[in-house]
Amino acid sequence: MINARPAVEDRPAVSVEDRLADDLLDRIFHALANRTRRSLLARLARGPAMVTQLAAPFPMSLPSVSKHLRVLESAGLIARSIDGRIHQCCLTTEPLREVEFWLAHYRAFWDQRLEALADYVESDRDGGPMTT
Amino acid sequence: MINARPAVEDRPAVSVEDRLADDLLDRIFHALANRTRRSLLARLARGPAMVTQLAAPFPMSLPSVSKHLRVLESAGLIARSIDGRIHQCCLTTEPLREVEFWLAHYRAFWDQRLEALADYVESDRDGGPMTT
DNA sequence: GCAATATTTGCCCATTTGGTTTAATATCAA
DNA sequence: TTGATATTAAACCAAATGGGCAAATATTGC
Repeated sequence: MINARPAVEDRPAVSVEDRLADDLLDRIFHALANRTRRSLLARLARGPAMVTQLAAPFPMSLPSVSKHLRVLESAGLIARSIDGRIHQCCLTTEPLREVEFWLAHYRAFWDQRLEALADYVESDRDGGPMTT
Repeated sequence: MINARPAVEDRPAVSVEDRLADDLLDRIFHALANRTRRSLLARLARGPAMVTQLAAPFPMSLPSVSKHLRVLESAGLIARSIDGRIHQCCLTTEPLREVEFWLAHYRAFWDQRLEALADYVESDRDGGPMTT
């Protein structure tokens, strides 16, 4: 074939809003893709805490935890209120809702897919459906 | 500064199951933390496709897309069935359910938080429940 | 003022990531 | 067989990540 791949112009246009949403999802998912940070969120789900308190259970230096907190903060997953030397951190609800919203896109697929799977199991038994 | 931080033994024990779940969540969230990969998932939500088809809309080389697909696959987000030269990819439902499950942990916090906010707004109790 | 506390910043390092290009492999089709 | 197609593998590179440590910056309290 002459054109194995479509030209760049043929790609779907991406709106500014989409790009902003993508940036946010990038930051949110990246922030969640680390168990230390997820652990910090789990701790904060039990209530606000200052940085030193948050860092205490982790076998790493304070600056490292501080950096993790900044990643969480820049993803909007936590907020901090500074009172003197004390930085009090607390969970924020909005970004996790963002994730929920993103997931909702696929929930429709799941349901449809489970139905299709049920159909498939009954109809086609000869060829292996999917080699893992 | 005798014991500024608790000893390693004081940290909560982490079970093997937890570590496996953490590994999986690491892979899932990392896989989702890239817009190209999310875009691939969005495409696959509309139905299975072969690698070349999947790569076509993206302004990057085929090997790059191939790598992205492998990341998605190793996170269990997609599965592939190989038929001759054709690798057919399709969405998998399980990992997104895993994310849902993880999110459910925090949903309780949201509700409690929204309830607290509602209480705060409606009634005249003194003192906000949680500093933002 | 001075020391202790809470936190961040800067620099260093090894590893990973996300992309490239150029083979290599496997399959289909003429 | 020969050549095109579908896909991965290998080697490479720049940039980001996650960790360390030492120093800087505020702030608190004596």
